[in-house]
Amino acid sequence: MVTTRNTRQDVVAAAGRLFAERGYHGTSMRDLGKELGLLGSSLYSHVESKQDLLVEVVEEGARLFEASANRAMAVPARSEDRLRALVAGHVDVVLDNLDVARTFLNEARMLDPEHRRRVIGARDHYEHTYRDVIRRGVDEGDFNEGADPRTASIFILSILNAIERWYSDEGPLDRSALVDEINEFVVSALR
Amino acid sequence: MVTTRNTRQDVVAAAGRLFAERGYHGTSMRDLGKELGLLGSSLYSHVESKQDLLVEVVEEGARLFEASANRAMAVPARSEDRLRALVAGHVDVVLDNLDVARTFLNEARMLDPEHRRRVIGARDHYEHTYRDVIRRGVDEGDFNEGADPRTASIFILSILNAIERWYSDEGPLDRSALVDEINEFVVSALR
DNA sequence: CGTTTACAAACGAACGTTCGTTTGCTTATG
DNA sequence: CATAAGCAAACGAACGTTCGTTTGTAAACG
Repeated sequence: MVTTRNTRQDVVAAAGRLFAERGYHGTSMRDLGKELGLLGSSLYSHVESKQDLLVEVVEEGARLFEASANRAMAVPARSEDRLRALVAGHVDVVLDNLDVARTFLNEARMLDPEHRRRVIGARDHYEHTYRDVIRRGVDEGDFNEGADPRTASIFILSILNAIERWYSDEGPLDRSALVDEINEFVVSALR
Repeated sequence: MVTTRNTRQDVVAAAGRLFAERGYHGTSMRDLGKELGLLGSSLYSHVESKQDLLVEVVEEGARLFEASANRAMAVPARSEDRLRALVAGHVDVVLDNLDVARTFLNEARMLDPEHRRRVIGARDHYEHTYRDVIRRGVDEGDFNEGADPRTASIFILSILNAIERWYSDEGPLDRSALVDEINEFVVSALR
């Protein structure tokens, strides 16, 4: 028997899992306890409140996406390749952290107003990275002049953020094929 | 004072509004009553259960999208114009029925398994309409041979289904400009 | 025409259950 | 042995729903 005690990280991870699956309001502290083999009340040894758990999961999501964008922008490259790197990074974040990403995308609106504002700010900042890359690509002649950077970035992120709703590892598309399909679609749309 | 009595339709409409705003599990029957100037208990004069309300709203969404697709396909046209009509119809359904569309898109997974299966079936059928139009467009040479109808239709629907998350009437884009932006993006991606 | 009958809509109280959370005690681990 | 983790029990509030009753209006009838 090697059953270890639970850590705060375990609780946060389980919360991400259930929030992603059933939604924040669809998950009770007792559900969450059961997931870890605990009573609901025992979670309060690790965490201050249920809302606290949501904050933790959503902010982890925000950090992951921001870090991914920074990595993609750190390498010198032309705009088209920057965009391709942004897309590949986004797909990695979503597929490597499905529960966190789903909670970030679907449950952030359940946050109290203050934290929600912060998350929306982070989301806007992330979107602006896409926007800037597209604008530069248009200026440099990589992309079509008719492309509006704002709507184009929204469309690209719409495709990326929907992945969690349909993609399965067991489907006909592996991860790199998925990235390629998205990038071909997006780059042809902009070119 | 011309305060009319509430009808079942009023209750369903208010439910759509609150389910869209706060989610199914984030809306209580008392919240819903307050929205109509009623007690929560009074809703049971109109409706059998809370789940019943969700079923009604979501199935209305399914009907609206299916009817829209049927209208777009009824007119003889080449594939590219069919696709443009599908997109325009989808945008109309979302913007003319924001609450229903949002509930359909985000809360359908809260349905009991039986109703959920039905809705997923309707969704699959709707997606296949897009897929078929794209495949025909490829066959007829309107669209690029490299375009995979399955992923392309998913990407297009990802863009369309995200509209409710960001679009505002008061933004810089009116409805027909939105439709044009999406259609240009999508058609260039496929061409 | 006035009165009774019928009915749908809403009320207000209460049902049993579940919610998030708190408290005090016990157990196990470092 | 000190401390962090977990249990058991309980809290008050909120949940979805049911109940018996009241209200206003519309239909049926003498």
